[in-house]
Amino acid sequence: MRFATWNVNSLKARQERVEEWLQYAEPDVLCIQETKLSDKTFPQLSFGALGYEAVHHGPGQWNGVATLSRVGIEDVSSGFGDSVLDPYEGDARMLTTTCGGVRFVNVYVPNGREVPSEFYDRKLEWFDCLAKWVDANAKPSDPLVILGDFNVAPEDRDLWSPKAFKGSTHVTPKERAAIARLQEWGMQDAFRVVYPDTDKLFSYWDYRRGDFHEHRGMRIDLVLATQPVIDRVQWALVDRQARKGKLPSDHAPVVIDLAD
DNA sequence: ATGGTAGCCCTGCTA
Repeated sequence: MRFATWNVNSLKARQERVEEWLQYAEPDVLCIQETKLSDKTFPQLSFGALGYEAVHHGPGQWNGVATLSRVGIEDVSSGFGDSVLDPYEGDARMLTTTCGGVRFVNVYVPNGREVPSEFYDRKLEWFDCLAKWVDANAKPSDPLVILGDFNVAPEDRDLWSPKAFKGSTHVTPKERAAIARLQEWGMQDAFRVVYPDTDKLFSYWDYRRGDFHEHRGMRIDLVLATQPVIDRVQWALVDRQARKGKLPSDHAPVVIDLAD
């Protein structure tokens, strides 16, 4: 089974490239973030024509998440549930599905904007809700994957320049502790299972200053998986090709291959 | 040197 996560920065602007990518990368499951679409304008039929079932959760204009699968989509839910007050209430940042026997939690973690700020505080609260949701809804022995745009670089080696990010979001100890908390619960960074010692493998590059071509990026698109999934990991890659050419997203897809 | 770009639907906001 091949699955992937990709922040497309507007599915409307990226539809052609996403369809092209599906055809050459052939993922069984694709988790998309930042569709910037409403459920009504989500192009269900276009993906159906390519052999993918799809579910979408989004208000339009901002954020929005979608999961595409050609190995079935079951047990669909969005957000943390009715009993939880979402710190980013109104946004669509989490979509949970079961595809091909694996539970996928597709997340678009809030950006946080600035440290300190009210948005940063609510980003940390959002992470707290996620950790509590995972604990209440899954066990470390379940085949579970939490993947998406985490808007956190787990370590300094996931940054082109730690100095350049001093004092900004994505790198603070509190954000990194939120990732560590999920790892302590029983999840591992699947990308690091394949690349334990390789630094500067980025998944995001700012559009500005020619950052992509100057290799100034960050690894903020993550795949966290429980042991039953980790045991099946065969290969992982960032498809940098998808960040090149005409009208790219500022993120590249992160792809994981599992043994069947 | 507090910059720069892209996408929203708008002339500023979000990333």
